[in-house]
Amino acid sequence: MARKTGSHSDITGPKVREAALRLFAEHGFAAVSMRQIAKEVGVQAGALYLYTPDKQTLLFDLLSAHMRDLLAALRAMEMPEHPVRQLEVFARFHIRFHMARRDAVFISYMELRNLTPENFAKLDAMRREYETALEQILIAGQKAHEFDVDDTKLTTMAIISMLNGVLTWYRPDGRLSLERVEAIYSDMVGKAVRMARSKRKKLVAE
Amino acid sequence: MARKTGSHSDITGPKVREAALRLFAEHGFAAVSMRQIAKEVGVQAGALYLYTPDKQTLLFDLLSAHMRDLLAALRAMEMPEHPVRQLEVFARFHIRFHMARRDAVFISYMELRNLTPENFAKLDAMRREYETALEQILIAGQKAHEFDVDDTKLTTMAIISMLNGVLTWYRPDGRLSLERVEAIYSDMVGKAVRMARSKRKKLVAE
DNA sequence: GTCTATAAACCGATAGAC
DNA sequence: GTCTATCGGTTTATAGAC
Repeated sequence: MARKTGSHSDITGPKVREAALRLFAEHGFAAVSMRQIAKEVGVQAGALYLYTPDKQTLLFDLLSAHMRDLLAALRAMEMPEHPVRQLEVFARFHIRFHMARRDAVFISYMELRNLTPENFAKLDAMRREYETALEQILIAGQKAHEFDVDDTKLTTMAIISMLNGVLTWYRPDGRLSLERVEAIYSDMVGKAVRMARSKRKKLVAE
Repeated sequence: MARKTGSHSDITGPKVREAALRLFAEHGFAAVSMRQIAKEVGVQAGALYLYTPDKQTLLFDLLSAHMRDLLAALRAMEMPEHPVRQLEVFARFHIRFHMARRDAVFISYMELRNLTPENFAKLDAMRREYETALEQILIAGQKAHEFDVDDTKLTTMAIISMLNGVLTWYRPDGRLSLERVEAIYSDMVGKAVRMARSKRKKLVAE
């Protein structure tokens, strides 16, 4: 028989995760106590342990859910055929998706050291899967003589670092719209990897 | 009259700062206790307070010393005349200097929120001074029609983010030498901002 | 499902002996 | 300059009442 008045756990569970995400991002995992999270949710500290076995698992669940969503969103993206266009789409996707989840991204870069080795390994595998998607675009562009890239792995890291930088300085109420920031960044990324026209002519002629 | 057998403070002081730097970088400021630092140094916790009034000031001293050294090293750099060469020199300097002080850099990006507002403001001013040095190079290159940059402030941040990325993945025992990484990065940065030759010809002709 | 109460440990910082 | 001892407060996590 169904419960009469839906259990609170359907409401409190998400509230715990939201509060933890916000507080971890603001003050850091180690600096946030379970009591603070409980206060934000509106329950006593002991009640949190109905929703997570411990603080460390709570952190891992937040981070793995974030990475799961990121990979799902990437796979759901419609990718154009041409590598030059693919790179532009990827850059814009990366900025847009990550800006919408600043807290989770911030924690993902700051609190990895607070994970157990096993939990770290799981997240690291997901991160590598995401990076590989970008590297594949670079490799495709390289083969098509569209990109001039010394080292695809290094360039992958360089592009992602550059795009992530947006998170540290962009303010929605600032001078530039996000649309304009996306445009400038995807343009810069393109220029950084594209092959000079003269060099391309020579290569194609061979 | 001079002391007979140099005070221990000449040795213990630096040891405290070294231990704190290492531990803060490894576990995070909030996660490291004064007792842990003391153990690493080989003294009791109480003795640490001979070298710092409190934990927060210890953090600030580490970070401000780092920024002071960075600005001094930048000012001591010999800068070529041509903006294109200046940008290359800056990129290489940034990677080399920061790679040699990974712990301090790491803490500088992670633990700013653990500073008092006053201490944060001081460090932020130093950071802005460093960034301005890069922006000036971009502005000079823009005036000389060497660079094609949409927004010098945004581009400054993008370049620094990209260069900082090296710290998160580079391993000295890895596939690439630091010299080679410097070369590839400074090349990529150059391509990202340089004006297309065709566009430059047109502009100069006007 | 949530509460109160509590265990066991740890925290930053200080006082006073040596 | 360093030690031991300690204060007053915090922490994570659990036990048991409701």
